[in-house]
Amino acid sequence: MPGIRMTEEARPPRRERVRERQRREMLEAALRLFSEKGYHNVTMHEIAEGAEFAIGTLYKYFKNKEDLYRALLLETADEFHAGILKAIEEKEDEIDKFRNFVRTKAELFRIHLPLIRLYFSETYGESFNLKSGLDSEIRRRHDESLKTLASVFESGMKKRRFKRIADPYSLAIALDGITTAFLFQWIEAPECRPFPEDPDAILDILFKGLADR
Amino acid sequence: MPGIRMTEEARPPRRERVRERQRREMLEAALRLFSEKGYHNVTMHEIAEGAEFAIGTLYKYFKNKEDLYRALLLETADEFHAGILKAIEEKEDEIDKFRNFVRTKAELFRIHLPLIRLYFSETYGESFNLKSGLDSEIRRRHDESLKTLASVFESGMKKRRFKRIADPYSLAIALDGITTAFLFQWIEAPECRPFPEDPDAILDILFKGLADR
Amino acid sequence: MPGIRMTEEARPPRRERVRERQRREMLEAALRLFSEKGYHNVTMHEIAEGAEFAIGTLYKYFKNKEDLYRALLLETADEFHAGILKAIEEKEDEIDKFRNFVRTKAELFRIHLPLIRLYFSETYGESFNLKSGLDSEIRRRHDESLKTLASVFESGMKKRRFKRIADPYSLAIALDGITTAFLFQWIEAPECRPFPEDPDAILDILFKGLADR
Amino acid sequence: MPGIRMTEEARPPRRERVRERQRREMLEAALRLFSEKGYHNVTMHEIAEGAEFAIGTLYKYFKNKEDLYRALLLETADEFHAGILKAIEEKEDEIDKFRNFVRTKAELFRIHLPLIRLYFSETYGESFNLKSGLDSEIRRRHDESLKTLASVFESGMKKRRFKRIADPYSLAIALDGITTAFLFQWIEAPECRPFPEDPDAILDILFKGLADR
DNA sequence: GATGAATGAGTTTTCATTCAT
DNA sequence: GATGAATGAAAACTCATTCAT
Repeated sequence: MPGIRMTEEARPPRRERVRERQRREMLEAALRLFSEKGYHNVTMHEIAEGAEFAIGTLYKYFKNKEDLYRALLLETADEFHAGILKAIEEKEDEIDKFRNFVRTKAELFRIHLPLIRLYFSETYGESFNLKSGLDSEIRRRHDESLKTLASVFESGMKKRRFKRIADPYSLAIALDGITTAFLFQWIEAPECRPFPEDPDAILDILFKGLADR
Repeated sequence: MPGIRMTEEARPPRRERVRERQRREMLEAALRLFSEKGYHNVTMHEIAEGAEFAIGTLYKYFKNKEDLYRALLLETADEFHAGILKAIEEKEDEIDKFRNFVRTKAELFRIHLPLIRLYFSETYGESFNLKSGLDSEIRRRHDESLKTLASVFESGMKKRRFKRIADPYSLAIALDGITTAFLFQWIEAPECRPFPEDPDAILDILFKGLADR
Repeated sequence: MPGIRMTEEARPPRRERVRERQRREMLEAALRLFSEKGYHNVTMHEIAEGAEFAIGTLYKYFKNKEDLYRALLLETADEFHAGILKAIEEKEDEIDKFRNFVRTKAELFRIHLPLIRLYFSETYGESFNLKSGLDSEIRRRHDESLKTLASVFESGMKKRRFKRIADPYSLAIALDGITTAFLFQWIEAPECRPFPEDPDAILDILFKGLADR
Repeated sequence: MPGIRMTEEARPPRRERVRERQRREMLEAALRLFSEKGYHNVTMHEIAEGAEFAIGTLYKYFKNKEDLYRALLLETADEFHAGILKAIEEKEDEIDKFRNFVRTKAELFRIHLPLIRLYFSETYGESFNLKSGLDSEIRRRHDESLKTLASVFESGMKKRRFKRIADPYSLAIALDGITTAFLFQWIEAPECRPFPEDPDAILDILFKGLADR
């Protein structure tokens, strides 16, 4: 009877899909609550309730609160960094790569704003294990972006498009730092200034040079 | 009996001094513990013990744990910002002002590193009151520095020393952002790179311009 | 269709046999786990897993954890006591009955050691119901053995083989107590002393008398 | 001022006495509840409530439930064994030593009945640490009693008061085992038979010998 | 004014049991 | 009839805060 077989064969993928959906719902509820109230001020019960599951079900998916938090942060960090790397790589021209980096970083900031806030607020302290474990994972990703940016500076210098005013890695730090500074400015007072979508305004600061010769 | 009078008259100032010293000891113990273990992983008992006072005495000075944390952060933020403003103002020449800003910010970062870590790790979340209350206080100070920096850019532009490649406030954000980025880089891997004391390396990035005409 | 009928008629016995085998597997897994970790430290999930059944199936056989524990203990107690009674009854001579009692009790101790340990460790407490219910059942069996032993003393006394140094039931208690004491000694430090298989050594203590006339 | 001094000097002992009294009250409440319902069926909250303290206070005295249980058992075991040893040692004559041993053991059984029940019911399982740790401590005390008894048998044999029907340690096990068997008999059905205070009835079984020559 | 013992609300986590598939 | 995902009551333990001495 093919009907039965099909059902049986189809089962694992469906189970899998249900599991994945439920997991997402839990992570979403957790993120919502964490960003509202901070990691330590959210109870596992609240998360379960927020995701509309029983507390026991929550613990079936994440073996404890820390594990849930880790999953939340790392999975988003992955998405964030994949986006950054893709943005740099998908353009040919160096300037375009920078433009796309700034624009995409801004967009990813906007999308993941709650989690970015959470990261800057709660990473530290949470017992050394969590901190160093998590931080080093995330830092590794960040450093990878910086190195990718640095290689773009390097390649632009080789082609004589950019002056060698500093070593490429420092320039990567600078570009990343300026971008972050503007984005935080926006985060902290989003009503005061428009979301800085225009990468050229940011890039100009690096490219034009203040010195008036 | 004059003895008694003298004691009584002398009391307020001495009392005051003793109180102040004890308060400091408590805040220092708290900072030490907070930066070791994170705000939520330190108990009021530990702080009291660390400062060598009874728990009740601690509560005589700070009405609760949050109040203690607030005091710790705000008082250090004050000191930090006073230092930044003084650094900018104590020089005449615009470039010297920037140089001094970078050098002093680096020095203050070094001195207050534990607390800066704490700020970036624990500020947020702590229930709305704390977050917004504290953050806005600290942001106000930060914004004051940015405006002071902006006024230096403005004055340099008026004197035609700097090109008007962007509005002064944006340049202030950029300078501050680059500096912070380098300092964080140092914080996160202090062994890899030397402490960036040389302001010129940082300023060059802003001043020289990458574009190769 | 006779095939179906046959199947249906054949079913009960086979069903029964399958059920019985599965039940045994569950009880065996439970005993293994209980003796390793203690009643309260074993979960129904572990038992189900150990017996390689789904948790739901386990509950088809035993209506709850207590019921499973009860079944385990009572069924073994039955086996134990049947063994003891048979050992006494299968010999003719009184002394042989005692010898066989001691030897068999030792053997049953060895075989059922895990469960005996479990009984002495977990019987009590388990809420009044379990305690009194279970204990009284087991005590009833124990008392039956004592009475059987007592009747052997009685018969030996009537035949003038034994002196009437105490009432038969007290002597039964004494014989049982000495045997148990030696067996526990062996349980608790099995490496120190050999397993006391020789009933005569034990019986001598009762029979020879210490008093040196 | 001697008044003040005295108060200050007197303080530690009083504090100490209060602590000790409170500790006792907690242990008593715990014993009461444990023997009513079994270790695992009593919550720390119930113990706290039973002792009329807040849960936090209970945890000031015992760092966790296991610690409380350990303290309860070990402290009573000490008292029990000190009593047994004293009973044997305080008499001169060997037979008197045995009489006093039986009588005192019975008395200590009566006094510590709840705890003895608890010991036989809950020792095992409770995670290996507890079991082996506790058990070995208690076994050590038990073995000391057995050795003391054995030395009395030995000395009686040397003086030709007792026949050498078995090695002294085995006789010690036998005497202890008979006594325990009678006491358990009484424990399990206290209404059926009187509390066996008469040591001679028990000793006769060992001394007179059943064999009818 | 200092002290620190006592408090108890609140948190994480476990696990026996049910019931839709 | 078997399955195992989901449930949620209940337990151990912590720690900010109070207040009698």
